[in-house]
Amino acid sequence: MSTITEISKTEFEVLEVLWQEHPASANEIIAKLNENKEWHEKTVKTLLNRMVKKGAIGFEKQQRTYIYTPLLERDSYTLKESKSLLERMFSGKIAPLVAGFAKSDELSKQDISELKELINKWEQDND
Amino acid sequence: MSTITEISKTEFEVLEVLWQEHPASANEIIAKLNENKEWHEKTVKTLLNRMVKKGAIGFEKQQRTYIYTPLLERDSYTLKESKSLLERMFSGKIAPLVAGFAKSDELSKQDISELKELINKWEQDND
DNA sequence: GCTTCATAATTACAAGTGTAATCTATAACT
DNA sequence: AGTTATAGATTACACTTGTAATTATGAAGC
Repeated sequence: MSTITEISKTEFEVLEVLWQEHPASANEIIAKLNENKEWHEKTVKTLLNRMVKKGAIGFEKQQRTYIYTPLLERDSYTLKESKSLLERMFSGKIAPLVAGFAKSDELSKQDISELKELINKWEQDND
Repeated sequence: MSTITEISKTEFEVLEVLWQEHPASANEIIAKLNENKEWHEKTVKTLLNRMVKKGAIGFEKQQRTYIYTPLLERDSYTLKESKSLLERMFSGKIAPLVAGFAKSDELSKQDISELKELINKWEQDND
């Protein structure tokens, strides 16, 4: 079930709350979304509709209302997008991206220690 | 001159050859682009035009033809895009992105050593 | 000077996006 | 049973994008 699905940025935001908790009704999703910023109900409904058509989410009828579920894994989607960006702007390499952050002082001590941790783990696994 | 400019993916590809070598005429750009894949001349011209309007590139008249130059720095543009992606999908943190690559075996020994190198450098600079 | 050729400018056009409003069908209330 | 509120479906609409074709304009050759 490889991801053929293209998701727009706003669609992604909606999907995000579904990933956090699903299944969920449109109203639940709308409420969750509105905790952060203003979302018009109609807009969210449209987005849900489009994502259903795209096959990014599915639903089950619960009386009159629909209960939605993501059909797309968050991890595989974000990985695909990350790879796409790396491919397009950094010849597919991760280091130049990180270097860009370092160069413009966007890295915190915490970021660095998290990265070190990851590297340690990687080295343990790949030996 | 902060980057207000939105560049599409194809526009970016065109800009890429301009970053490699500028100033350059439309024909030079088209030739360069065609080394990789087929680009229709008209398409490239349209893209150049749009980018001029967006203020992403500028030009100087050389007789009848235009000689284009990027008005956007590659580094700042890629940094902006990278940050945007991190913000949208990883709460702005770099580690989760790298973790995604690690988890799906997308990291090579070389990637790791480049990362380690970056970290070393960062630690020397930030102390 | 007139014709031709090459550039850039303008126009085209369908698909996707962001952002809703309107329509329709059904459940709920009186 | 009739009316109302509501959920999803359909329609709207301007803007962007990918991908060109058409037009206009000015330089170059005859």
